[in-house]
Amino acid sequence: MRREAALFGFREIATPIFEHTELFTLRSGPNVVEEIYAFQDKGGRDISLRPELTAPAMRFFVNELSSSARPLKMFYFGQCFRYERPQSGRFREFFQFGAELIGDPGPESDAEVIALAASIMRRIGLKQYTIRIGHIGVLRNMLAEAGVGPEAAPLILQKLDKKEYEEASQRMRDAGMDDERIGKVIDITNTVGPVEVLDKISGDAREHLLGIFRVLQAYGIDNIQVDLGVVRGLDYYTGMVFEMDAPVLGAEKQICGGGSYSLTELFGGEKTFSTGFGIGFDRTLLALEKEGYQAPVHSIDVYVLPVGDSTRQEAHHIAAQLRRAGISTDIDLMGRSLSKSMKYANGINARRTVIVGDKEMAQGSVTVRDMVTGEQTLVKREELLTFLEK
RNA sequence: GCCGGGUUGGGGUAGCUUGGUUAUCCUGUGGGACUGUGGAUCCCUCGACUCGGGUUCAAAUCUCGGACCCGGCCCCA
Repeated sequence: MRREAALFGFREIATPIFEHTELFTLRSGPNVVEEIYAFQDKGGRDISLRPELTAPAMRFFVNELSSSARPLKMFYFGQCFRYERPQSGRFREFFQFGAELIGDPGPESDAEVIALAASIMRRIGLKQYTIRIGHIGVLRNMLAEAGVGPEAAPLILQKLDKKEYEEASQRMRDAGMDDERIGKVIDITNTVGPVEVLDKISGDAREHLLGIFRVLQAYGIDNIQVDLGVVRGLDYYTGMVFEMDAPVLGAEKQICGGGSYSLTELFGGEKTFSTGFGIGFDRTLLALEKEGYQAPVHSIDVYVLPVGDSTRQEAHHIAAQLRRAGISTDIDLMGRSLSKSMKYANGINARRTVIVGDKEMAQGSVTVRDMVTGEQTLVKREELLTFLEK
């Protein structure tokens, strides 16, 4: 994931494990405290273990990076904490990987971020996942045009997001909407499918989404759908929103969520449009496991194996030389017998062993054993590095 | 906040219903057989009943309470 983000020109940041509680209530509302590890420190300050990383990342941006060149592209990977009842795919401590692109609201920036999220999934080898893209502006505009005030809209959107249509309809009626308009809103919520379904709407949101799809096409990303029902709860989302699901996971199947938003003004900075995503790292791992993913076996290039006490010093010289040269090297530290050391070298998947014994030293040489083929070569001490680098 | 299941060496487990001698097996650790050659085999070693109360001559086993873990709801930035 890190490598892919770096390939896209994002740079890694790291922020503190805890922050002022206010940072999170500013972003997500006062009620989130119930679901946060929030407490007072010895100085009586209200602090919290971070429940997510977007707010810390944006705080970091406002505090330290607000005058850097735009767009600013950063990513992060770290643990987060939520005080919730754990269940499958939901832990009180979990890892989040995410990226934020700061300073441009255009469709190409949105597409860049989605392309990164999708490329990460491709890179790590996840086979089954879907991407759904929506636009908050579509429903917001419809509600605004129907005369729904800014205080009623968020609740309606929330109900629509959960597909609780009866409640949503009731609230829309309460806000003075007629049945025809309500029906239209619900119809839009259920608009799911390929790009062509965008023909059902018009305006800026449509153009914006079409712009995103054009770029994604260039990446060959095709497991992607329009879903105008993706609303993603909170107010600070300003436009495009997207989610990724891994169907193998069942109830907790969302592995990634993101969109464009504006938070900096809440944290004392200038209003800045950003777009980003967060990947539920643990869930993604679970999904990979369910698909039969085999983690790569750890191995090491060379295991240096002194025979007897007289050669230990030289063995350390060799290990130091190989390590300086960038060859991953391990060495016997316990003074074990040749046989035991071989067994150990086998256990740590050493590709080759360098046997440093009196016999070899007498000729100014060492023995290099290929642990896969079993082939052994007597190599002059001064030619060892070149031999191993081949 | 509600509900269900669970907790035995480092990992995986048997034993619990029907209380009773040294708590089973696999794996792992360290050593040896084997200070000059790994993956095998054999031997030795290390290492556990979640905590507290109760019942009992006797508790891993029955009982009550707590902690923690797993899972299902609620919620999910």
